[in-house]
Amino acid sequence: MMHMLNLEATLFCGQTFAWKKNGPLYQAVIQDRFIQFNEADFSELVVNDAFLFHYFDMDWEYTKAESTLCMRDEHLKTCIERYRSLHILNQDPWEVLVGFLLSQNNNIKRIRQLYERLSVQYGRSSEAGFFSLPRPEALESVDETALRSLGLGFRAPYLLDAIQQHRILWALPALPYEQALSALMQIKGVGPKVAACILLFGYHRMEAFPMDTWMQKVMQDRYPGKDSSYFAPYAGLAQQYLFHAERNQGGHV
DNA sequence: GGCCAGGCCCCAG
DNA sequence: CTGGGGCATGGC
Repeated sequence: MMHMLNLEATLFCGQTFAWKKNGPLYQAVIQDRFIQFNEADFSELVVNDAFLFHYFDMDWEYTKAESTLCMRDEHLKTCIERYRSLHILNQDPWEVLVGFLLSQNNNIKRIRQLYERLSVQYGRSSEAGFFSLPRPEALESVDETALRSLGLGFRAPYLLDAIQQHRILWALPALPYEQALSALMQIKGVGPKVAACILLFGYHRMEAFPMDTWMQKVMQDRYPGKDSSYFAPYAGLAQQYLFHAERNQGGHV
């Protein structure tokens, strides 16, 4: 019996900006592959497709992690029970880097828009009007004016620097967490929060604990004096539950 | 029509 | 190293 997955929470908790819900259909282009399915077909889809099995992280220890975190405190337990089986996707690091460069001082609706505009403008046409996010190689000759005209604003030079320095991503799997963080922060526009997102969503580093405005409020209100080590060794998963719950209902039951 | 958005850069102390 | 202003753009 395979561990089930909470599709709504997993795809729309803000870890990815690629997915759309079109009636009963979940749709996205992931690394040049157009993916589309009904919720009812999900289980069969992932067991027969190694790429998607990995992407949806079907073989990680969610049962153990959830039960461990549920014992930490009541609030976290409530969040987990509300959104149970939220998975941390195994995303392509470049796609995560771009998404979260666009995310700063921005709202989720507009992050998705910018992500899609980049795909339509520079990515490859796939199916059903969907486009893949362009690889860094496809963006080498893009200039700041072009990116600003898409609406990136002050983030345009950040993306330009990321395009130039994208090879930093290759070295990260071998690095200890703190070194991986500082390597990422050499990219302009990548600070502690964005770097943590890249390590969590692009490299499945469970130590990562992205601290944005929502999480600062959660930590201040619910966990004064504590830090991410309180949730070890599953800080990243705890962060997603706390963040998602806080954004959806202000954290209240 | 202001306020604000999954932050970060940059510069002052 | 800590703190706060400024930042492009548009959703609400």
